[in-house]
Amino acid sequence: MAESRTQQLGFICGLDAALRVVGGKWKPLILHFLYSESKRYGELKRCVTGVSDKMLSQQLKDLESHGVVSRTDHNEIPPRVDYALTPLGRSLAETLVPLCEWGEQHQEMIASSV
Amino acid sequence: MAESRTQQLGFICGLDAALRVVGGKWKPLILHFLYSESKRYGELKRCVTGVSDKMLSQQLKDLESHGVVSRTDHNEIPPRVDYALTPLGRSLAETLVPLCEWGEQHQEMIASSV
DNA sequence: ACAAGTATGCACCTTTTGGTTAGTACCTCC
DNA sequence: GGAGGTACTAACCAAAAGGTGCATACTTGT
Repeated sequence: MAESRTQQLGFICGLDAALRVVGGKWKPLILHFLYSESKRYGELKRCVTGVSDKMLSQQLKDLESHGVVSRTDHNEIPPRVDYALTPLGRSLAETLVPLCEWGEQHQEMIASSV
Repeated sequence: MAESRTQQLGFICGLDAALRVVGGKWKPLILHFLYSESKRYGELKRCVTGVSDKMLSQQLKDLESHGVVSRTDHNEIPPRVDYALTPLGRSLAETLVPLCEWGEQHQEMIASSV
C-alpha cells in the first residue's frame, strides 16, 4: 500500500496541513481581519478583541514565517508597522469565508449551547 | 453606535462564533473524516492519526453538545458505538472543504517552512 | 512637565490542552 | 487459556498556550 504524498510529508490530510498554518485561537481571526484591508499593528489589535500584545506579535510572526502575512516596518519613531496578506495569505483567507458565514447563520445556537 | 447582533452574543464576528464549535487541534479533523461516512469509534481513531482515547472521547462529546455530531450506542457487548454528522454538522463540514483543498495544494510549502 | 500612544521583547505565572496508564466486561482467535 | 479487540472513564502528570506587567525611546496632546 503506497503512502500518499500528503502522508509522506507528515500530514494526515490536506486539512491537517492547513491547520499547521491557521491552527490556534487567533490566527484565523487575524487573517480574516487582514482580508478586508492591510492594517497597522494597533488597528489589528483593536479588531481582534481580547488578544494580548504577546499573542498578537507571536501569531503574526508565525503567519509571516509561513509566508501568508507580510510585515512592513517603516522604521519610524514612534513605531509604525503595517501588516498585509500575501497572495498566498489572501487565498487562505478566502477559504475561511464559508466558515465565517456558517458562524453568522448559526450564532444563536452556538451561544445557547455552552 | 449600535452593537451588532453578533457582538451582543459575545462574538467578535461569525468566524469567532464558528471557532467556538470547531476550535482546537482535533475537531476539524473529526468532522472531516465523518463527512465521508459515519464511523465507529475505533475506525475514527485510526483515521485521526495520533489522537489519544481521552482527546477523541472528549472532543466527540463537545461536538455532540453543539449538535453537530450524533452518537448511537448499540448497547452491545463488546461495545459498539457509531458517530455521524447531524445535518448541521454536515453543513459545517462542508465549509472545511476549501480549507482542505488549500492544504493539499500548498502542503509542500507548509512542510518546508517549519 | 506629564500622560498616552506606538510596536514590540522579556520574565513570570496560570490555564488549557494533551498524553500515559490503568481499569472495565465481555468477545473472538490462536 | 492468554492475547487482543471493543469503547470508553478516571487519575495523574507534562507541555503548550495564553495572560500580565514592565521596559523601550520617542512623539503628540493637555
